[in-house]
Amino acid sequence: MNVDPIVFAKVLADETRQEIMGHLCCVWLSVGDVVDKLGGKVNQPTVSHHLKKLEEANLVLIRQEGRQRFYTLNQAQLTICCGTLMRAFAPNYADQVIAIEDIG
Amino acid sequence: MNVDPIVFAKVLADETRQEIMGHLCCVWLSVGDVVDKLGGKVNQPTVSHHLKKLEEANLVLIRQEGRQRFYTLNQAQLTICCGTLMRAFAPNYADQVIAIEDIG
DNA sequence: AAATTATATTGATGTCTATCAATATGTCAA
DNA sequence: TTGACATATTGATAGACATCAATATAATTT
Repeated sequence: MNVDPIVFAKVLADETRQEIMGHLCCVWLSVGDVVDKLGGKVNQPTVSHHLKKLEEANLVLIRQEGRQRFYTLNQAQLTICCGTLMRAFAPNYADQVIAIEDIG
Repeated sequence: MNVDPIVFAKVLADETRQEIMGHLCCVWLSVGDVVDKLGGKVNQPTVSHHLKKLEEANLVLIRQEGRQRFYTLNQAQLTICCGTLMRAFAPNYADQVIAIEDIG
């Protein structure tokens, strides 16, 4: 899938989006759930916008259920992207890290 | 040092800056050297601007020599930041990665 | 000291994007 | 089919930031 470090970094480079990612870590949430978790910080269209960005970067898994869409973090993809960054910008240390993309 | 994932991601989220990081990986270069490596893509003040951003994120090591300043990528810091991302957003995989901050 | 070289800073400008209000689309219930 | 609910899309706006030209600072040389 997509492992472009620029795309990856741009998606990460927003506070609200990282907050959403935190809430989606190890958990499936609907869009409305995410809106609630953010407690009025932003409203629904903004959350949808961020989820779309995450989807385009393949950083979320999606499951449709009735009229709701459930999202969770795609940890495997995130691991791959971090591995790409490591090999590009920290090759002296990357060798000492388990070949991450071989795990998932 | 600074391991704020937002700061880290924002610094990475620029194409020119990642290009500069690539040139500074495993190599010490002066500001003028970096300008040359970019082959006219941007000019010197812009390079200085990017290097300052990298410095603020502790992502470069700096050595002054005469009137030149030499920069190289801080691979240890980059490794730590990737580790922080992994623990925050891919905890299911982070355990399978060597405790990175214990290396350097 | 004056000139030259290397890098940093400042101010202006254009582009990108996060955000919102409003609306559209899609799905289920009655 | 109509209404209600969940999410997505659109258009507008404001703030952030990459870039440049011009200038300042700092270090070396003559």
